Amino acid sequence: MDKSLIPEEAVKGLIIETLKARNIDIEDLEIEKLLTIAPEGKGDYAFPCFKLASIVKKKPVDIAKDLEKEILELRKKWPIIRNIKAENAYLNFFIDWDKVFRSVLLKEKNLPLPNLGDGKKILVEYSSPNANKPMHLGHLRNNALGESVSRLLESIGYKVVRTNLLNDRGLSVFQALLAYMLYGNDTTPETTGEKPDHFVGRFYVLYKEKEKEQPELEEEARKLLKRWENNDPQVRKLWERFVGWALQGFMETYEELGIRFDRIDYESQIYDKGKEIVRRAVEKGIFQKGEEGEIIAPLEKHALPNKVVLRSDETSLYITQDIYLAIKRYNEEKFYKLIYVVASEQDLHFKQLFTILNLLGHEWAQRLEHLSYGLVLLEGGKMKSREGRVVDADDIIQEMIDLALREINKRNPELGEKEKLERARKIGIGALNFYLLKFDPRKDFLYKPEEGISFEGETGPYLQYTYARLRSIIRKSGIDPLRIKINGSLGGEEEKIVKNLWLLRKTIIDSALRNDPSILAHELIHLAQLINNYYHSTPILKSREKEKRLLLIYIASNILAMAMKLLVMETLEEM
RNA sequence: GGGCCCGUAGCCUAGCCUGGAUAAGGCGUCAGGCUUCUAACCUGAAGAUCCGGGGUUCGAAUCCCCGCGGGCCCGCCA
Repeated sequence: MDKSLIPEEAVKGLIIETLKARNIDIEDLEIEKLLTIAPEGKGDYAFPCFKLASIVKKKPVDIAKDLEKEILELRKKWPIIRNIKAENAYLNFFIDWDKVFRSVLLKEKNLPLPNLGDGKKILVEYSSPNANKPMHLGHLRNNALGESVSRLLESIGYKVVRTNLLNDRGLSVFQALLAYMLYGNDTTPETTGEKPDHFVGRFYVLYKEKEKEQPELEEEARKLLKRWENNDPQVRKLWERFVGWALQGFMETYEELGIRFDRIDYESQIYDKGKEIVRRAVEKGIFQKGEEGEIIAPLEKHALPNKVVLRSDETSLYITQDIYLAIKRYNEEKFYKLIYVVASEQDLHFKQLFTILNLLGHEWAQRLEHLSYGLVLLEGGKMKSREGRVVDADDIIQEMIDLALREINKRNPELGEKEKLERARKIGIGALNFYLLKFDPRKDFLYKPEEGISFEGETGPYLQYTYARLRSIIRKSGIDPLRIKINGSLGGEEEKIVKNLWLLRKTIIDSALRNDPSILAHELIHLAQLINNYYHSTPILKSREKEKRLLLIYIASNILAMAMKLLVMETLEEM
C-alpha cells in the first residue's frame, strides 16, 4: 500500500523531513515512539517537543511554535495531512479522514492489516487439560486467551500452529481408571448418556471419595500406573479407551467454543524421553549430580533457584519432559516462536525451563514466551479441583447460553426454536469469551457465580448488538453497499468514526505483539460506543446522504466483525 | 527467609512497558429518552487521598527506594 496514505507514516515522514531541513538529528524510530494520539478536539496525532528541547536548547513551547511554519510549508507533499497546529509544547496533526476512508478503507471494504509475520511459524500451546476430569473455568480463560492470541497473530501474517498438550498419564488418570475398573460395571458414556469427559470425571470423584475410606486404593492406582508403564496390554487397552473418552469430551467443548487444534502432544508418549538429554548435559558439565544422585541444573548464576531435572531414582520430572518436548517441537516444526499459555503460578517453572534450554545451547530458546495469566479465583480463594472447588466449564457455557436464551425469549418470542438456539449460542459464548478476555491477562480475577456474566455495558453482546444494528439498517435500505458510488464528503462525526476504525489497526498489532487481547477488547468497546452514538443521533435511511452513510456503516460493520472474530466471538445479523 | 505479580470513584476495570496537555470506561445511584433505521441502546448528573511515605525530573498514576495490604511461587508435584 502507498505509504503516504497511511496517517502514521505520513505524519512521521513529514516530521522527519522538517527536522532534516533544520539539521536536527533524531532517529526515525524515536519519532515513532514519541508520536501519540492527541486528546479529543486538539487534533489526531500529536508530536511532543520536550525531547527536542535538550537537542536544540530552546523551550519546548517555542520549538513547537517555531516548527509550525516550516511544517505547514512541507505539508503539501502529504495530502492526507489536513493541517498542523502548535499548541503548548505539541505539534498537533489533523488528518483528512475522508481521504483515508476513500482511498484506503473503501478499496479494501475492511481494515488493511500489515503482514508483519511474513508467514513465520508460531506455536501456541494452550488449553492442556488433564484427562481425568472435565475442564473448568480456568481452562476457559486459557482457551480464550490461546485462541485469541492465535487469531491475532494470524491477522498480522504469522502462521500459527495451535498446540495442545494432553496430560493423559498422570497418577490421577489412573486413579480415575481404577475407580472405573472397580465400579464401572462396563458402562460407557454411550450407555449412560453422559458427556464422555464428565463420565471420566465422575470416576475420578468416585475414586477420591472411596480413597478416604480405603487409603490402600492409592497404592492400587500406583500399581496400575506401573502396569501401564510396563506395557501391560490389558491396562493399555482399557486406558486408551478411557483417555479417548476424555479427549472426545474436550473436543466437543472446543467445538462449542469455536476452537480447534493443529497439533496435540500426548504426555504418555514423551514423559520418559528427556533422560538422554539430561545425561548428555551432565557429561558436558552443564548439569550436576546432587547428594542423593539427583540431577540438578545450576541456575544461581542466572538469579534463579537451582532446579532438579531428574529424580535420584532416575525417573523423569515435569521439567524433564518439558525440556524434551520443546526440543522435539523445534526439531519438528522449526518454529520462529513458541508461546506457552499457562497460569502465573508457573512463572518460575518457565523462567527455569527457558534458562535451561539456553544453557543447553539452543538459540531458539530466546524466542520462547510464557503468556502468564492470573488465576481465576472463587470467593474464598483459589479453585482446587481436589476439594471440588471448581466451576465446570461446560456448566458455565450452558449457563451462558441459557441466560442468552431467556433474553431472546423476552425480546423475540416469535422466533423459531432453532433460530433462538443458534442466537443464544453465539451470544452466550460471545459474552463469555469477551468477559474472559477483557481483563489484563496478568490479573487474577474473582468469579462470582451468583452475579454471573452480564449482557449489558462493556460486554460481548454490546458489540454484537452494535453489529446487528448496522446490518439491520443496511438490510432495510434494500441497497447493495458494494454498488454505491460515493459522492460528497463525510461529516465530522463520520470522520471521527473513520479515525477510530483506523486506530484499531495499531491496536490489533499491539494486542498481537504483546499477547494481550484485552487491549483490543477495550478499544473495540470504545469504537462501538461511538457507532451507537452515531446511528442514534444521525438518521441514515431518511437522509439525503443515505448512500454515503450506508457505505460507512457497511465498512464499519465489516471491521467490527473482523475484530470480534479476533476475540473469539461470532456475529449475528439480528439480535 | 527469598522471588514474581497486583493495589486507580460504592463495585469492576483502562491508562503504567515507552513520564507530558482536563486521570478514561462499565456496573450501581439519580434525572431524562421507545407512534421515527431493534431500549442487549442513547443523553445528562453526582462520584477519585491514583494504597502510604520518600526520591529522580522542568513535569510522576506512570521510573527508583522503603513500607502496608492481597495473590502466586521457591531442588526430586504437575
